[in-house]
This record gives sequence, C-alpha cells and structure tokens, in this order.
Amino acid sequence: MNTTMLNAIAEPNRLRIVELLRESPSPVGEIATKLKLRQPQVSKHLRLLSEAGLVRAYPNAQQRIYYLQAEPFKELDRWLETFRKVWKDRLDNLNDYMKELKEEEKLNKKGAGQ
Amino acid sequence: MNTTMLNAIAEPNRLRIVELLRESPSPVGEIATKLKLRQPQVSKHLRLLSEAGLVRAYPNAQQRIYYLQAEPFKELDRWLETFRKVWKDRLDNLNDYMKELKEEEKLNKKGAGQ
DNA sequence: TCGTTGTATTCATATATAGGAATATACCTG
DNA sequence: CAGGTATATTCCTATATATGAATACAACGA
Repeated sequence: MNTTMLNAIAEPNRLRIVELLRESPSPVGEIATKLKLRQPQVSKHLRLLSEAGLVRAYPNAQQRIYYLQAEPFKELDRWLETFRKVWKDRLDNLNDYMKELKEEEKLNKKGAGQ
Repeated sequence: MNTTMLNAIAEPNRLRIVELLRESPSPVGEIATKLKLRQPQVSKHLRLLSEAGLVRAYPNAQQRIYYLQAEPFKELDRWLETFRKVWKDRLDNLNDYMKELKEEEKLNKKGAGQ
C-alpha cells in the first residue's frame, strides 16, 4: 500500500474535499465556499491530491473542475482485502490467546495465594 | 471517516508495523528486529497506533505482545463502501462530462477557424 | 485592450512529528 | 536484592507541511 495516497487523505481538510468530490465534480471556488476554506489553500490541497493521483481536473473556461479518480481507492480496497482475508482466523487465534492469558492469570493468583 | 486512523497508517514505518501485525501478534523487540528499526522508535509508533485504536497489547512476562484491532479497519472499509456505491454512476457521469468537453473543444476549434 | 473572475504559486511562519541518544520503568531469574 | 532483559519515556533537533498574505497567471466579456 502506498503511503502517499494515505497521507493525502489523512489531512482533515483534504478528506473533506475528497468527500465533497465524492458527491460531484466541483470547481475550486465552489469547494472553497462549501468548506469555508480560502481559495489558495484549496488549490494547494488539490495539488497534493492531484500528485497523489486521487483527483484530476478538466478546464471549463477559467474554472477547473476537479473530479475523483477511482484507482487509488480501489488500491486501498485491495489492501483492506488482505486484512479481511486474515481477519476471521486471527480473531479465533486471538480468542485462544486471551483464554490462555486468563488461565495464566488464574494460575498466578493461585500461586500467589499459596 | 477518522483522520486519526488514517494518519496512523500514513507513516511508512507504522504501515509496515501494521502489515507485520497482520501476519501475527508480535512483541516490540521482534518488530524492531524484523523491520530493522530501533526499539524506542517502535515503541513510539506503537503508542500512536494504540492511541488511534489500531492495536492493543497484552503482557507476557516483560514482553508486550501487540495485536491488531479489527474495528478501525472495518470503519475504513465502510467509508470505502460509500465510494464504491457512487462509483459506477460517477464514471458514467464523467463520461458524459468528457463527451461534452470534447464537443465544446470541437466547436471552439471551428469558431477559431472562422 | 482593460477589467473581472477563477485559479495557482510564492514566501514566510508556526506547528507537528520522526528519529537519535540517554534514561526510566517493569518484570523476570538466581 | 542484584543483574539482566524488554519496553516506555524524555529531551533534543531536523524536517515537513498547513496556513495566511500577497501576487502571478489564465481566460473570459465588454
């Protein structure tokens, strides 16, 4: 998994931008207005998101309409998949661990009490 | 979606730690050895991961065995789900946008040629 | 061409944090 | 209790970056 992508969405305002673009493509000014951010900051965040491959833009007169790219999200999804696969077994193992742990605690208390 | 969780895995070494713990629970020293990191750094990263709710530890003598928590990953999965839902429609819309754009370009070129 | 609108960039500053070194803390064994 | 092992914390420094302010750049309309 790519930390560039994760880093891009780990910043609160960028996450909000992404969630806004999830609803519909938007020009920079509209993003700034809706999220109550200043335009230069939005442009900078979009630059980072763009470099991370999360968004693209197409020009419409002076505007630049930004929209999401699917691929990075799919990559994140594939990464999560590797966790889902292991998850069930792991939880079982964990329960075993915890049971063992509890048994040990009981034994220790018994031992201490002697 | 929670940026604390994202921030936690956005750091390369922490991501490696998470991926290592995905294989099996491990004590700090083992993580340090396998990832060729210094022990204090690993402890610090684990602290952050712990505060973000991604890991927990149970004691085993002097060791602390760290293991992953499922919930934050499930939350991330649910967040991604909101994208998957929109994805298909969005791609169609995008195609429409792009078609419109291309049409506009053609018209502009025609106009410029006059 | 000029003014306007929309966006990007540059520069400076403040803040956050990753890493190194040293040390503290906790627990085990003899 | 002493020594050893495993982990956590503290202090310091360097680096990254989010923000604000000012400005540059680009494209439109009159």
